[in-house]
Amino acid sequence: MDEPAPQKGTVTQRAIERIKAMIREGRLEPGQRLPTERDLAAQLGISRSSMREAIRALTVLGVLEARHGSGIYVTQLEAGDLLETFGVVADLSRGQRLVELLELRRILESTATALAAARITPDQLAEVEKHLAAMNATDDPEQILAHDLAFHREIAAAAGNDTMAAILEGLSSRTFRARVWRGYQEEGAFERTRREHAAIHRALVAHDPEAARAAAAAHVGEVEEWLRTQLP
Amino acid sequence: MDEPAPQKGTVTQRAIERIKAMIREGRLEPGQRLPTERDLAAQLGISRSSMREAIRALTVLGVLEARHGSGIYVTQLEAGDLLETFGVVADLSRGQRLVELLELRRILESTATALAAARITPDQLAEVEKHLAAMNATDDPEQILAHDLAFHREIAAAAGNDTMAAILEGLSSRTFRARVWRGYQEEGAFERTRREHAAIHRALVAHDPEAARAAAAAHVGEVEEWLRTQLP
DNA sequence: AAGCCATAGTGGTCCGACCACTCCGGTCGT
DNA sequence: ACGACCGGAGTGGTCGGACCACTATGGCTT
Repeated sequence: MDEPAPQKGTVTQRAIERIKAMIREGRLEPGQRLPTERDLAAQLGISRSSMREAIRALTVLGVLEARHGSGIYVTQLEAGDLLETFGVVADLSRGQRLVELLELRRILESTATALAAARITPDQLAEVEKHLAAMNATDDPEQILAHDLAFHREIAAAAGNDTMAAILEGLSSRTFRARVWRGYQEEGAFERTRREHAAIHRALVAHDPEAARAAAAAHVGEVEEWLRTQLP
Repeated sequence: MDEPAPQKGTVTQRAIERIKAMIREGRLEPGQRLPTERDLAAQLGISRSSMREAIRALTVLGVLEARHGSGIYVTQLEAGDLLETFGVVADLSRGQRLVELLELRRILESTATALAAARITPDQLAEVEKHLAAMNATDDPEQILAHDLAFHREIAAAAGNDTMAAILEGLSSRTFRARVWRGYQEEGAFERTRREHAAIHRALVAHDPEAARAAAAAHVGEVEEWLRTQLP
């Protein structure tokens, strides 16, 4: 007789796959509440400890969300939820991979900015301009960084591809930018950054995708080139 | 007196951050072996159960690797290790997000193919041609899919950006492609796919980046357009 | 010298207990 | 009748200990 459990890998790994399969097959909908840890463990015939490890793993992946005292829920499974872990890559990368990440950002940011130039609405454009103005109105590096992030975030949102926006978000996480830009901006790059942002803005106003693509690529490319010179 | 533990979030979450910080600060090098679960738990003053959840979380993120009976090790922290979770996004996505993922792949694949056209070496080109020939020499859909994947994988590798290659790998995972392409190829798209692959190959041989970019974008775009028509 | 094997050490699993928090329904006061 | 309060039941979070499965090492046998 064939045993009911072929048993490959750890029980926790199997539990992770089981839950992912349930979601993939639609047996668990976004936002839905799961059975309790105790019940889930009993259903899969494993201990609560192992089930907790599986749940924790899916939690850090942005698939599940545990609410203390309430229950475990499936997230909305939106791009932002699932790609939050992308920031981990950016945070743990050093040396050559930082250049690769900036190259990736240059490709995506230029495309997103081009798409935004074609699609952006007056309301979205106003939001972009708000952060552009705030960025130019202060000398506090913290404020500048915050509005700089928001500036590009609004543009990415206007591009209409949530997945791309979520990845760009990860590639622009505070810790990532702080590490790379700290040195860059110390070299008096504020003025250049300001001009580049103005160029991007002009392209958006003109609804000129090609100009927007070029401006965004040049903007990120400047940092990318600088970073290359900083490597051994 | 200020207590030694401000205590924000769960102890497991704090343990995860602590370990990530150790890696970020270089106190843990790639490939290095960590203390035992028991020792780590004692160092951070938490139970072994909680520490195990933290380790499991970092394991699924591709940061750590647990070897039964041997110990816990930091991975090489290469793009492939850290971006393996990207496949989860592709696997759990449905509907509109599948289109967004294909749009993302079109952007990255076209850029990677353009870069490859400029940089590819004779050896790499021979590898690409091997899979191209194998793909055209069989009727087994499984074989075709496998060589199709390898064809694009070799091109992405020749582009020289491991991060981009790792993401493309996630966007082309077997389950993802199987889900999308099942219907697509049923519509007699084999011949069209064959011609598109030939066009990409010609551009690589000619070391013509612009032609390569266009051919790759058209190749992925075909599937993308088909998928759009399949949505409600 | 080569191979084998007992053993210590490690991660993997399970159990049971208790704590912290959320939620809901009943109770009390107004 | 209404609202604020409060208690308990249920849930995830944490802990400690026990045992199992596997690996690696060093001494022992051949």
